[in-house]
Amino acid sequence: MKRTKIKELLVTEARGQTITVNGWVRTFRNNQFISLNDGSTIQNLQAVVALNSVDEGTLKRITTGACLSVTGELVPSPAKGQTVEVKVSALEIVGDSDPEKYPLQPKKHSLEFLREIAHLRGRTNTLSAVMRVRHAMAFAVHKFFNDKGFFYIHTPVITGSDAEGAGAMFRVTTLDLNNPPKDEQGNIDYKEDFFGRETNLTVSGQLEGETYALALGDIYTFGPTFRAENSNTTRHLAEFWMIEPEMAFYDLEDNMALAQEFLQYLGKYALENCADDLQFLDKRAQDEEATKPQDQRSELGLIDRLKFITENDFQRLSYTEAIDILKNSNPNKKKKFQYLVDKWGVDLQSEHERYLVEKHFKKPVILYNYPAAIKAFYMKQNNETENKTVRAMDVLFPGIGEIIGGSQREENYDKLLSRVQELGLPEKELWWYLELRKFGSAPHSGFGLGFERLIQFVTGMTNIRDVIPFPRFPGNAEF
RNA sequence: UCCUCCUUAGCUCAGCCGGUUAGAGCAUCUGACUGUUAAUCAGAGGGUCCUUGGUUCAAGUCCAAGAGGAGGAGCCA
Repeated sequence: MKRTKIKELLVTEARGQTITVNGWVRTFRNNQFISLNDGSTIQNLQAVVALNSVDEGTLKRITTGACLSVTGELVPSPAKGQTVEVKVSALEIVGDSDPEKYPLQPKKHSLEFLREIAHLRGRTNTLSAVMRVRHAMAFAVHKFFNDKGFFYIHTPVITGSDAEGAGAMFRVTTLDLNNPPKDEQGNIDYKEDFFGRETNLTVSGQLEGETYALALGDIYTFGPTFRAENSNTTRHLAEFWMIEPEMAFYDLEDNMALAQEFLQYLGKYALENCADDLQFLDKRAQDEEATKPQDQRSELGLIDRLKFITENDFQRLSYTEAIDILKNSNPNKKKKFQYLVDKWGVDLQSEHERYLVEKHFKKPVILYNYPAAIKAFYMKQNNETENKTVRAMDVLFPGIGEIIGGSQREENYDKLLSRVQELGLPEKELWWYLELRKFGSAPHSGFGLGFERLIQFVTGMTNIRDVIPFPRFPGNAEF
């Protein structure tokens, strides 16, 4: 008999119809009640085994983690805790699970422990909820852009340019590392390598994305991104997914407006489509918060926080205004900041961004017009005589920090070229990128959204390693 | 990479000032129980105290190095 998913059964009228459910045992209570989960929803379905209806041997094999196929009548449940349940008429053990060895127990596990069993942690309430939300957010990303007439562009994963300046890269090679071919000077001869040149995994699809923005108008990328940084934090991964829209004829204002609309859309989509998972995660986060000291707890719960960002404008603030606020802030005056803000031009530290977002404005902040010296070469230069700035913007979220980084791009050939030369970037490798500014150049803008950071915000998970199925970070590529 | 903290049963953790046979809760196993909700009740088994070296009459406990983990910082998304 064809199986029905639990998610579907829970909204079906129970009138004794025969159904089949396949799933994994969460607990088996009182020799009678099987709590079955099939991953389609966070809710379990209760399967009731009548006395002597299943032989002793099979009954013994209904253990935590075992996979079952259950057939029976779907009936309203007489007890509290669930609206419907299945009266088992046939039960098949699809896959046994030795309870002495199965690591997941019907109890709360630490996230640290679950990371060590990443192949099984998807069977927990927390990780399954996170992954369902992750899926919904990925889908919503495509829906948002598709509805707006953006085109999804697949930019290359293997890239020849080492010019993005977005961080250290992973080398891609087929050369024998124990015995690489050498040229006459004794250096490794990459002409012999697969692509006839040095290649790496991409750190950003932006430069390639720009080429198609200046062809199709509005585009976005959504793909894996790799950074070989030795980062050991709760918000960095070596392999992560990034969304990078790029829009022709958008200036910085348009860019900031799109970033806000996008994030608010995603928040709203989660609230509307992931209600039961979010409810579970909200409660989970609350329990977590309760273990923290009073002054470190956040004022809003997960769902309230999501509602808050979807209903309120983000605070827009120029770098120069931010410096003024920080200079005159209490922690700066009382020297509570580890890095004191003393002059225009300094890079903002995490503690400064957190002060602005979490203490001063208490809402998401979009910082824009940064000093040119601390930003990337491709950002459009403002026309100032002193305090040179570029049209960059960062969206800062509470708890996460920078969730989006973007800018209006420099579309003037001469200005871009002089920046490339100033910074000593490989002009030869960037020929195609520069050429965009030679042939029908246009103002354009874009930004990058760290997908996992978005998932962190939406699910309330504090460690980025818990919002991706198999996290990659320094010293760890297990599974 | 830097700073701080942690590593004791399958999991989460206690273990005092260095002192005899290392504990608890949950899980597991055995038994009971047919309307339970991380079921409950009774009983049982379960330990390389992360590794190596040192101090000491004596080390889970003190010291050093290493390994692994967590949080914070930097790099950023």
